[in-house]
Amino acid sequence: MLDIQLLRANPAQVAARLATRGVALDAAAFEVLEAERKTLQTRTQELQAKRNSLSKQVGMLKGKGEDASAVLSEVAGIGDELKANEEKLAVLQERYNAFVAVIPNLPHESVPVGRDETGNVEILRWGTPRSFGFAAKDHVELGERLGGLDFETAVKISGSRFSLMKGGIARLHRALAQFMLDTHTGEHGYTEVYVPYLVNPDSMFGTGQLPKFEEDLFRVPRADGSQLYLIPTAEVPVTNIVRGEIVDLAKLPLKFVCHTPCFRSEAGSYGKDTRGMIRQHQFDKVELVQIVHPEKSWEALEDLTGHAEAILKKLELPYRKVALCTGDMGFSAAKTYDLEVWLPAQNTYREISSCSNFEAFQARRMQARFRNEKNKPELAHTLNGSGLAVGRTLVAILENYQNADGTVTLPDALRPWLGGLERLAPEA
RNA sequence: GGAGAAGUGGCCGAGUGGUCGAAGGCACUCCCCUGCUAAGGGAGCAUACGGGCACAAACCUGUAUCGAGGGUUCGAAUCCCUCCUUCUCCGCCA
Repeated sequence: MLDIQLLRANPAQVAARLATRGVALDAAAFEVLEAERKTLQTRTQELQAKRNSLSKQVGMLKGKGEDASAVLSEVAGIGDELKANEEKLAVLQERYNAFVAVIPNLPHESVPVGRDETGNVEILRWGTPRSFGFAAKDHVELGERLGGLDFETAVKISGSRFSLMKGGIARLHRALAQFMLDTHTGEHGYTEVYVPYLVNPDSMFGTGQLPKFEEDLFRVPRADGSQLYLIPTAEVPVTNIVRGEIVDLAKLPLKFVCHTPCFRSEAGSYGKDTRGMIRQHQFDKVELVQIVHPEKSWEALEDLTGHAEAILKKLELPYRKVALCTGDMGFSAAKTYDLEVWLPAQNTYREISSCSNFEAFQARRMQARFRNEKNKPELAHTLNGSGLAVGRTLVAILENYQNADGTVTLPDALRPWLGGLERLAPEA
């Protein structure tokens, strides 16, 4: 959520910055709403103050055993107007909140301005895409030949956009997640957490998935009429660890790493990436989350992105780092770096990690605070990034490490997690 | 799933209709005192939002908040209803 003070003080300026994201803020409509709110709230509070002080008088008179009927009849006179005002204010407040809740974060000044992904700016490339002496196969073909990727059976069990892994590929998938977790806990100072995969609406609101993006989520209705949602990323449960909390200054930064499945309905992406494991309803991801002092969040974004890059480097997968432009960033982000891994079969770089600083946007929605140097509660800054998407990492390894005979040599860095497995080959 | 008990500020804890946003204690901050010692004295110390206010801080003032939501009342931490959570016992179960 944006700082409401900023929006009140400078609606035009906020609108201009949002316009760079392609979002039209109706500043005029907001100002009408704001004016209405101000009048109504002031009036309501006046009436409440009057009622409170008169009621206090009643108490004092009765305490002394005196007659309070004059005061009682005076207070009775404001009852109707007060009630009407309170009801109107509640309705207005709801409209007001709904208006503010769907406004995305303001882009940081360093974010390149652009309409869509074509406006993104490449920051660096690492590694050199390998040249194959043969026609490189894609992961679907490789996986099916190896007998470890079975999309047909997944379709039978669940439907399209699900996958089923077996044998060495399933083992590789598990090893990747373990390798990432162990690297981030052992080398980057993160604390491993295990979290619920179903979360309540408040948590989804806190990180910004609700109210605007419900159609991207899997919703689970319950018998009592309430609902839970399957997490689209570990960011949701992990960041919400600090929802409504006031953390001691000395505890910052909080750094969590978490491996979970992620569930996305992928509404509106029909026909996109339908082949293979690139875009699934369910995929595993190792997520990095940091809760930091506001003065440290930009430094933390660079660190966190570096932690995700370290995984790609250890796996020796060529990648590039891209700064997303204003028009391509997610709802809650102030700035985002995408890491894109080289996929030889597609002859292109594909997103494998997204690292963002949300500044106080999420913290304000979830009232995640810390006690600052003056001992006062202050909103923290939150960040997260994939470190990495496990399924896409698996795809990248299959494709980049494939041999002419269709076998796949596994990266050295993964050996300790593979129980002696060095190569994927078709089962006899 | 059944029976019972309970949810109050950073923490502990008092408060069963009226100057209660809430005693007291701990922790914390500042000041004083003390030649050392987890000693003593004083003051301050919840959050959100609004108004004063034209930007910020400070300050003053108001409103709301005692698990959440609704209700009764001139007035609710206190009474009523619904829900949530925790604890104890029973049942069931990875």
